Amino acid sequence: MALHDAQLVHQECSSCPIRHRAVCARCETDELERLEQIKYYRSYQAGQTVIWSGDRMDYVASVVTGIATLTQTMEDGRRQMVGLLLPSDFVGRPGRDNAAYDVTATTDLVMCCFRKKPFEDLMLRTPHIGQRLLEMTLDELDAAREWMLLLGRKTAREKIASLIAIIARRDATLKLRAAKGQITFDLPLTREEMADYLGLTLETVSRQISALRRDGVIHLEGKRHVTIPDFDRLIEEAGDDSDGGMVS
Amino acid sequence: MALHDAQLVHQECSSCPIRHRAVCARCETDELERLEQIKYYRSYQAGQTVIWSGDRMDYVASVVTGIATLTQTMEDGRRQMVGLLLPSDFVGRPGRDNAAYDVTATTDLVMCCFRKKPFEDLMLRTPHIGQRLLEMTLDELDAAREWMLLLGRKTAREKIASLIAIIARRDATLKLRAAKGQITFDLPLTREEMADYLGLTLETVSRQISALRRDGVIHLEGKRHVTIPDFDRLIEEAGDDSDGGMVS
DNA sequence: CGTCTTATTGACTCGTTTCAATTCAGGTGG
DNA sequence: CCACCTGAATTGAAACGAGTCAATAAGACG
Repeated sequence: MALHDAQLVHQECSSCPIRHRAVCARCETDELERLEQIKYYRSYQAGQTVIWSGDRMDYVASVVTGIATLTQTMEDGRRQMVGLLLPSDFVGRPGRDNAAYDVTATTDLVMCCFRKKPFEDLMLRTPHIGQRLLEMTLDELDAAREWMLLLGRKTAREKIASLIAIIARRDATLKLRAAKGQITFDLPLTREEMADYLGLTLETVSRQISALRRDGVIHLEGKRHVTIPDFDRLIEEAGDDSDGGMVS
Repeated sequence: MALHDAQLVHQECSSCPIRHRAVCARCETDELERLEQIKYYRSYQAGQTVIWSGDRMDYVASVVTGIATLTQTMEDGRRQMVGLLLPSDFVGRPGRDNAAYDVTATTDLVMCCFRKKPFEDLMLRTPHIGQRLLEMTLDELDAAREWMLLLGRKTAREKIASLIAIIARRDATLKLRAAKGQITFDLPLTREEMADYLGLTLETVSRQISALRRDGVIHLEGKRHVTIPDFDRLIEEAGDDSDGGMVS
């Protein structure tokens, strides 16, 4: 409610929560200053569409707080999520004028935006930005390939277990805790969004969550709050080899 | 047979068939000379494994001629292809020591290899390499996301139609012909490899190819040679919006 | 001409989807 | 404070698409 208009937030890069993970992570203080000059913030409330696929997009951005999704839609309405953006993740593509996917805020969202042209210019003069962006893009490509295995070959039950494990890990990373022992967190997605992530229907998602709960793999309080009594058991249900994509 | 040992092929970068599409595409002649000093060629015959997931990989490479695949395998043997590498595509990840996927030559294959350490050093001194690699990685990420839509939401028939359209387009790009009107090419993949690409079984692939042939969407001579009488019809069957990922 | 691999086809099974009916939780206003 | 309303989630029953298992066919090769 308080954030439905843009540009209400502002802060210094030096105290930014994503300072050391985002596209600016490798920048020296002088490079940061130049970025600081061209940046501005935008806020969206949960549920708002940030941009539609095909729309002109004259900026790129980092997610500062909150969660956003990238989705593709077919003419008949079938939807597939193709990206889940957490704090520090990058949105948009330098050198591209139009958005390739729908971007939606699933929680209240704050983004740190850079107008595309100045950002591209700065990239040419500041190798550290391009280097970090390459690293992040390669990470995303790895994640996408893990996701392809899930979509192409896993059963509904394994898909759900995998998603819960992914969220648990990311949550642990953000909170800087190890993803072992008793773990507790909130699902940031509705059943329908999970279905879009997993290539399932929301009914199947609901059924499989119920099944995992019945089997004691997860505990649920309300619809969103999850506790995982045994993380290894969850990983086993996900069908992953145990390392689980903890890419160095 | 003639190519089962490495280093049998060698040529100058200036006359290289992938000179203007690979990681080296943006390099000036002096930059190219430095690359030339650290490169070497490797050849594999069709069916050979280039590298196993998890193996140490002390080089990165470009595909010069032939086709390779990236696949992931679960413990119980389920396989999902996660990359289809054509001439000019890049293999390996700077900054990573072990292969993340199985790499297999599906046709006879020639790769232009760079030992990882010297390549990384050169990358730091040569922004053009990193810039091109970023561009290529972003393209791959887009392709992966298109692929995710296919895996998550398309029917078996749509998957087959999509794959044939993708191959037709790539074939047209390599031959520098427009992908319109009467199109003819060979499928570079076996039914099983197509199944691994599409998240299907080989039986379903076979059935759907037969169905598309019965319905006149494609013509088949032998098992591999395909003719497409009406490309728009094929695209329609693929369920894509007509632009079909011809991303600028 | 047999052998081996690759591909096709059929019959049946099973997992996920579809369609429909409740249930649940949160917020609003009487 | 409770009744009501709304959107989200759960659950059930039936339909359907893709998988499984098995038999046969078609090439490729020695």
